[in-house]
Amino acid sequence: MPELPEVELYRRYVDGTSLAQRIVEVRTENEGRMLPQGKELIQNTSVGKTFSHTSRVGKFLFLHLDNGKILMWHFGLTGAPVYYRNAEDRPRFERIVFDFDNGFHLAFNCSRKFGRLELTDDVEKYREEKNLGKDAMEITSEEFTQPLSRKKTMIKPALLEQKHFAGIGNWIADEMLFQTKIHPETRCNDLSATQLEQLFTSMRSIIHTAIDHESHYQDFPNEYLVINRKDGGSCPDCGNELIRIVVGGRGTYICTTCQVSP
DNA sequence: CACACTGTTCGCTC
DNA sequence: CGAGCGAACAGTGT
Repeated sequence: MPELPEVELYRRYVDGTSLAQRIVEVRTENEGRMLPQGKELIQNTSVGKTFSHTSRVGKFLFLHLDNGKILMWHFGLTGAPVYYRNAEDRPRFERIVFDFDNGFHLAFNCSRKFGRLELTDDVEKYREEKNLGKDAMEITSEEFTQPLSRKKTMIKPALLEQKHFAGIGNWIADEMLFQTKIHPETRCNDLSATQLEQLFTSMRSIIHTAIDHESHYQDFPNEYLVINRKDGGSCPDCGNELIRIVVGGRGTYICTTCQVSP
């Protein structure tokens, strides 16, 4: 689920629910590899502290503790934060839980356990360690087009790399390529400067749209691929059938008429 | 039972 | 050594 817009919505959710409450306990259950640094470190650092604010780079969410330490949450494919009070509201796949002194809980819900929670003390340092680019909504058109223009790989997997700019995932990449009528297997260095500019513009517009609609895809504009791409769906532009192919190992929806194979 | 899944990382090859 | 690529991770949903 979570790409840049979803994680931004998660950030706002945590911001609106979980700041300035004393953490009294951190519990885990079936957390698998979600805490690669070990749970004791997270517990020892968090208990007795509060979350003071949040920040985000791409799909990485940072919860800042009031002692300067930072908890990085990455949601993988199926993660989400859930704030609740009563046991009956406990999410089904709660793996890591922060108990607050007011009786509420902030859970890291994650069915597939691809999510990660790590301790760091500096966002910029973390970005460098993880070879993570700047946030896709913070970059200039030049910072977007320049690294792409030299690559020889197919454009779709290039958009999914997080090192040049961070936050694009599978559905946004498909949507960008559909809206600019570029086939996902086109080599980056075969794209014109105009096409790269169009990709940048559509990326910003798609992310804005997703956040404005709280990532509720059904509410997106009718001309979006994401609301038409069900089996046997038809292209909102030309009416021909949309098909699913695999590009770079990822399921990919295209209109074979609008997005001409290179 | 078969297959798909909106993410990342590892290991292999060139 | 870096880029490219496929598999692996682990589980739910259809």
